[in-house]
Amino acid sequence: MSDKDIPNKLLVIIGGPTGIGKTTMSIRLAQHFQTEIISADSRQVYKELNIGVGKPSAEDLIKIPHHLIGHASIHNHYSAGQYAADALHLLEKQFQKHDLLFLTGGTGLYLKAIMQGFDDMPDVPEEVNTYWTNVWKEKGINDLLIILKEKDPEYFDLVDKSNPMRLIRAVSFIMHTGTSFSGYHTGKTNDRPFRILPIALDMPRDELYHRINLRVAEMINSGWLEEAKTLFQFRHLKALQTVGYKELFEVIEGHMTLDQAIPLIQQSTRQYAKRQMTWWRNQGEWNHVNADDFKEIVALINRQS
RNA sequence: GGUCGGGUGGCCGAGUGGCUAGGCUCAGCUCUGCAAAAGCUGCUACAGCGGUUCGAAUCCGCUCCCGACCU
Repeated sequence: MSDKDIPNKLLVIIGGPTGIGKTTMSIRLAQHFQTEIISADSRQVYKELNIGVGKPSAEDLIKIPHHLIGHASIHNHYSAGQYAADALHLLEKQFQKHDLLFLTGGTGLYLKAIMQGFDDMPDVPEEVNTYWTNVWKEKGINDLLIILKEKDPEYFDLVDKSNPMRLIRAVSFIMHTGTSFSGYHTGKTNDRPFRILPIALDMPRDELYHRINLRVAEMINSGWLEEAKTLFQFRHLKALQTVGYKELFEVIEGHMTLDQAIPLIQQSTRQYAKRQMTWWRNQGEWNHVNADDFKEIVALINRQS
């Protein structure tokens, strides 16, 4: 491979837990490098969800163009696979205009879908998934395990056997395609026509938790409950199984007061952030940088380009 | 001062002589297409001291603390 073959396009990923300041930092960086931002957030993709998912403000959106925010609806299925397709298509277009782009978000799987990619696999229709979900709801996990053990013993050994979602995915795939699920898993990282610089923002946990508490209170003051009221009728949709909305629906149903819900929302947000931190802690190849260290990030990027 | 309750892990809370209740928090972790989802693991406490007993969170005594009532 000669130098000529090395693509000169660079995708800088800004990851990190909720509330750490990814949006603000990304906007500063995008202004500095005169480029645009692509979001990697599984809840900001929905046009119906606003305050509670921490979308960038209207002013922010004027400053810097953002992509893959609000382009999907809670009424349609959206997935990491769909996201990867959307994002890769968009990146191809945007890299014609820019040498450098930012991919910012807290959804680990979405970032992984871009960085490593998924193996090429046949699509499984939603109805198939729904069918096996119902099997699980009615009969429990056992039928799924039996099928999996028989049809794909290799995956059976690997999978978390107490996680219904993973089992449903595998069984749906196997029964629909008639082939094994693990057979498609190559373990290879997809080739991308651009280089990737993954940066994870870090912050002492106490400080992050404090910021989260304040942020939740601000969201409530900005009318989050009113937003939740408009979505109440759709509360059973998967997209609304979301931190904060779940608790606000309880308030709307009269099961608790808003004052009781606020600490609970702060708590589930902290728990969510903790899960994200676990994810980043155990991912290799990420550059960990203090969340407010703009200069260090700029330096990292300049070293790459 | 007296009488009666009660003191269980960070929190809630069961347990009246022998087999680590349970839930929550917290912490650690997992996942190749619903991922802010869905799961997994860890945290052996009985206010203190003494006694009875093979064995006590559980029975007895004293001390301390909390609550209610009485004077």
